[in-house]
Amino acid sequence: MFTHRAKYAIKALVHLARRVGQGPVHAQTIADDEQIPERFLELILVQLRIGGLVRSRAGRGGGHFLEGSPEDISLLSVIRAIDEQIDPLPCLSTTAYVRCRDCDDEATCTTRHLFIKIQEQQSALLSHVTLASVMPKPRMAATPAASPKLRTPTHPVLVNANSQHSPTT
Amino acid sequence: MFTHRAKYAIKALVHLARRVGQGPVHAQTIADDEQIPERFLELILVQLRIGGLVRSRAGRGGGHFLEGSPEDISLLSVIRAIDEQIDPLPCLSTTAYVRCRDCDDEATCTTRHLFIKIQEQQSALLSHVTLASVMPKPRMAATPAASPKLRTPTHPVLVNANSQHSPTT
DNA sequence: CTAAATCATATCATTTATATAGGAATAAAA
DNA sequence: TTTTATTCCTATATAAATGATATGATTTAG
Ligand code: FES
Ligand code: FES
Repeated sequence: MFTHRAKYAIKALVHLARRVGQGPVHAQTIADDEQIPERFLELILVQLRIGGLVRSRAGRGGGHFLEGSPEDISLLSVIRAIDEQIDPLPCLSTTAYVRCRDCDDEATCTTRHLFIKIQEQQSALLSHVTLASVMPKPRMAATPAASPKLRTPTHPVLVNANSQHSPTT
Repeated sequence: MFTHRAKYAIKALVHLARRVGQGPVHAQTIADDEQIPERFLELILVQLRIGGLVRSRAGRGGGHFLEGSPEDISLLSVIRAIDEQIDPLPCLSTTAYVRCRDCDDEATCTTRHLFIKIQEQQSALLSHVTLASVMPKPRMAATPAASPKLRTPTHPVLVNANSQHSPTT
């Protein structure tokens, strides 16, 4: 289960991704639009800046904007910036490593080996899903090379809303 | 990050998987061997029983033993039995559904769509890893049909201990 | 200088996770 | 039937993480 923090971060990033090239956006604006507690969001934005996902300008006329392009921002990078622990076990984290008191030898620990597989695949999964996957796809067929002039981005594509999936819990 | 609860559950299940056909195992024994707090483990074993993963016999000479075969017990089924929430968002859980206060319409929520993909793949991932994947593989080539007489199971196979993987946090 | 914004740090409140405790129920054996 | 060994039920305590708020300092355009 991801935390609210992570969810808010992603909502904020998607918000910014949709306004790329339109100058900095106020934290206040994001908070209002996305219905996130303002002060809480500010903390999150600072984390994202430190993590290198957004940049900001202080003072009047300031705000936040994306550092890279949407396709470079994966869910994994967000989680890392937010400093959320998603490693399956504490003994499998490099940044927050904690030894398992109930295991004598990591090298032969069956459980650990089991979770290494999980970790690898989960990591791969999260790194392949990027902000771009929820952005309207530029139809480059007809439009040859979108004019550099800033215009309101095309309206968001409605992703399929059914897709019967089986919830895990 | 999985909880200690889940880890203990898996350790206990692996313990039992290695003793299939050897009669019930005391919770005390598992606790000692796996270095899990005894009373805490008991609670977990009850959950596993209710979840249908193990059976138990009360009273003298009682204990716990696997209900199904190791290849039928996936990490997903364990998580479900333990009642751990691994759905990425509360709005994506059927058993513990909670509406997102910061989202007006689930059908068009971008974040939700993003996480549905994660959920689907994570669910698939967890359901494919079973207890059998950490059990010694029966080499059915040489040994034709292992004698029904109970013998000490073949010693655990040493899984590869290196496999440079990239921790997620 | 002033207004509008980010930035830094501390603190509080709530929930969740972890663990422990006491004893009831069950079943085998003496 | 009594004893003994075990699971089972319910409650409670302790610790940690999460979510949110508060206060004010800092930055920068006008
Ligand atoms: S060493 Fe971490 S689970 Fe065994
Ligand atoms: S409805 Fe749950 S994230 Fe938007």
